[in-house]
Amino acid sequence: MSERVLPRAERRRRTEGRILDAARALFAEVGYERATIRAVAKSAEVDPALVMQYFGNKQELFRAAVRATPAPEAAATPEELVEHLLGTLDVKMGELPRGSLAMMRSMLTHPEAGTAAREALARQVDRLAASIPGEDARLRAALMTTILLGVTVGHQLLELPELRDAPPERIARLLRPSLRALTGPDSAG
Amino acid sequence: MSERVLPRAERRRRTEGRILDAARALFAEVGYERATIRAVAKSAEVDPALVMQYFGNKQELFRAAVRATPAPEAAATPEELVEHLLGTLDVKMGELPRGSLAMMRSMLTHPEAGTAAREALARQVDRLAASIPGEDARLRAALMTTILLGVTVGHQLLELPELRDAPPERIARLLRPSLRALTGPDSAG
DNA sequence: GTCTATAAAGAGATAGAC
DNA sequence: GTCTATCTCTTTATAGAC
Repeated sequence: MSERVLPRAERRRRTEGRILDAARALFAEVGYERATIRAVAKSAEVDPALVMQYFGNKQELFRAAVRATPAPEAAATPEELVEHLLGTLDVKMGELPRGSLAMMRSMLTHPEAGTAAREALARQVDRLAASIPGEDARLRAALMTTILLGVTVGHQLLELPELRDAPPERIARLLRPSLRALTGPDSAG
Repeated sequence: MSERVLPRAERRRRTEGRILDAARALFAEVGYERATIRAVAKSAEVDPALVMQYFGNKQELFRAAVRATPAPEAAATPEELVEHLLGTLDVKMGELPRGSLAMMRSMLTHPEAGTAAREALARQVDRLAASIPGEDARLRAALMTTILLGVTVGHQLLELPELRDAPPERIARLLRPSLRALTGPDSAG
């Protein structure tokens, strides 16, 4: 019960945290298939069997690593909406929520990651569509969502040099009119 | 030498074609890692060893399956450029070149597919930038490219319902202003 | 030339020692 | 509770029979 010795539960919690951090980083870097339990354990400096002990299997480890979707926020006007999206992008340009990159890396090849990605995108489409007027609000919202998806994929996952080297504010400034064009029902000319 | 018997070379060519078609379909569906030689062979109705005999290894089979990048075309004015891109999208909406989907499915998780994707996107950025005036032409071109990438990924690979259910012309009509906004140096307001 | 049989390697998962 | 050792499965790739 000495103060200098961590309680068992606390010690375990920290070890779990190290494993999850390592898992997130590796899943984000190489995707679900190529990330091995052994490599995660090595990176977290624990025994591979401990990872299994804590999480049961690889699938559960992945699930735990990509958990915690950021809470959606509402926006009143289309203008606010666009600024909110560009702010999200700004965040994305720097350090995206750590689990999100892990999920995105595997979304095209791992069934569960694909489902999670579709659900997350659907939530964003719902949210956007609620703030956009017009009959085709959902389609517009889906296009805004996929535009941001494409920019994020190109920047964070494919690391296209033009996007990597540009300041986030400059990207946001260039992208603003493209998103604005999708917020109004009559902006398609 | 009878007319009714195919020459050996022709017979082999057709078998190779069946294998490549099966490989393209499977790679496009589940990605490089989950696509097995055995499954490709079964789908093409040949022996797995024959696939190895013809292509050497899995990597070479993938390379052969995703080969044949469509020839780039030039565009004179920014307006023509946007229409050309939307036309490409139209094609993408229907039946994308068969190898392209296979490459895109694995571009985030398979190193060689990632390299191929980066090269293909870089070519498109080069081509677009050459038709856009202004100092930040390359960044604008990269954003136009990633916008189309995002829409294609969302539609073809993630199969978002809003995009799947919308007529291609409607998508093109909504997307046009967003792309137009990126063609001019002063359109960012 | 085509296929059977198998080698070789890697990974997830488990049992049991300490 | 933690780790050693191993099992089992899957897959690529090869060697050699027919």
